[in-house]
Amino acid sequence: MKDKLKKIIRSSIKEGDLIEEDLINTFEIEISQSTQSDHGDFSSNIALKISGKANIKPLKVAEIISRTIERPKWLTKIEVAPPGFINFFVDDRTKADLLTSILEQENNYGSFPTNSEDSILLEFVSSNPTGPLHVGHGRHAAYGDSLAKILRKAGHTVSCEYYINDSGRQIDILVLSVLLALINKKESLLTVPAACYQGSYISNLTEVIPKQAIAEINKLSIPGLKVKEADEDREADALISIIKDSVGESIFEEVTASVVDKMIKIIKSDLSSFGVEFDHWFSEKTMINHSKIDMALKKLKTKKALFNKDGATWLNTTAYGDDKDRVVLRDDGRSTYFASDIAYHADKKERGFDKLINILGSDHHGYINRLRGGLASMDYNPEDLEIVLMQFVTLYRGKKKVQMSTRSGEFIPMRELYEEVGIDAARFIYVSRSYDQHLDFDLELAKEQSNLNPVYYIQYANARICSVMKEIEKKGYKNDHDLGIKNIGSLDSKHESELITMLQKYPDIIKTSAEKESCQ
RNA sequence: GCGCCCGUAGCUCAACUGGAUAGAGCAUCAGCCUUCUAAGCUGAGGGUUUCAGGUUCGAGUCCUGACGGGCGCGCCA
Repeated sequence: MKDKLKKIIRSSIKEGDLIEEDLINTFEIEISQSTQSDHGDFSSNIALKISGKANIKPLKVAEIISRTIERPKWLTKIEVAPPGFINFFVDDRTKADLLTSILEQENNYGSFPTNSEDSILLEFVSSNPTGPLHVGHGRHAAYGDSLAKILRKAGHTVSCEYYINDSGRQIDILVLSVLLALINKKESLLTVPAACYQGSYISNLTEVIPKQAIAEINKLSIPGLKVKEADEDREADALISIIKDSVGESIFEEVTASVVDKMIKIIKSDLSSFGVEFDHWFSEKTMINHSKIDMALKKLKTKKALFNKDGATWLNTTAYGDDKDRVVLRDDGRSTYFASDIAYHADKKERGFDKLINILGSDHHGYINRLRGGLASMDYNPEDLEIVLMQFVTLYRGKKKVQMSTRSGEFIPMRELYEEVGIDAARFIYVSRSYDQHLDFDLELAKEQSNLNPVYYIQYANARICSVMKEIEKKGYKNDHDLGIKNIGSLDSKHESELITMLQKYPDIIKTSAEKESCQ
């Protein structure tokens, strides 16, 4: 209907000879659905837009358009309103016909034709497998999953991916934390460095350590593990290398594999019981094993994008708008997290995705230019990467704020949250606020099964409809679909008409949500 | 100190990317229960869009500054 309106407006502008013909196509004719009924069903601001070029007052332009316009019979009225809006009124019969079309399309109503030439890789959550997902990740999961559904409905091809950081120092520290927990299980002899992970999940992880590894660990001399270093980070690193040396690289690797494997299983199950499924889990370790990082660095080297300073190797990301150059190889030769990111994002493009969307926490805003710089330096268009910055979640229990800190293990896991308030309520609240706003998640409110909680309000509405249907049968009536379609024009009361208008907006909502990447 | 994000009704959120009188729900107030779920329906009040300037036919939306909140400024991830 909108397209038809655009067409007739365009030809009316031509007819009225308002502006030069070449100019007509430079204006996009906007048709909006009115929020107020006295503004009709649709309205256009085109007169305001072109009045400057036409050198005629907007109101006059609107009058000319409305006079010359070729009125289709489904429009009952065309009205001009100051300062120059043109309002269109659609007749009830046409509105009702929309219902027929919706019923025919069933679940496909609002779906846009799939555009296979426009594939999107949507990466979200991607939390390090060093601990269970907490309530903040829940927001990412709910938002990312919903966004994927909206984008697909809007005709995009979307693949959801989780990047697993299953390699590097943080993983070593995770393993160290688990091993220390194992040692301290017998008798608490060792003080655990502050850099280590804590929380009950760490001691649970000791159960997946292979038997022969446990035997090796038990042989370790406790006094040999008492290290004193300048800071907590060095302490942890020193312990890691002592343990690696004494139990052997292969045993350490074995423990790492089983601990990480278990952690990933936990994360996967936390997400899937929340209704969030990923199409692909991308392992950093696998990428390293395929020497993708080396290849990426080699490519950068041949492009002369790298330079040496203070013994380390840097990428000149400042050339792409970053505020600092970034290290890719440390002075000890190990690659940085950023180096993996470059290789990973280049890999995404190599796999043929047109657009990359990353959902990151708002604390990662410094990454935008860095990642784009990485892509650009690998000869990809930095504009292909879009980053959605998700603001933080603050948990409340009624008026009381729930304090959280990941490292110390004092956090509320995502699973605990949705098991307490229910999956539907949790997901609803997570996406109810737009991603660029802080979210105050009130556990008490989420659990409340009353009209304070929109989730149960919606469920109630559904329950009522079902009960009306049941009542129809009880009274001996039949739900006659064809007869309904025949008499669809009788749906002309105020409420009915408003409902139809609402339904009509659905495809537009899908479209704008997809464009704005908003889930509300 | 520098940089990024945010500030809309008492509360939770909208406002179609610059359009009409800033809208919904909850809460408050006033009416509505012999028929299907009153967990409902009908209506009313509630706003200097944090503040001060600017840009233009028009600003919650864009620009500048202030105030308030969140986050970031590692050879951490």
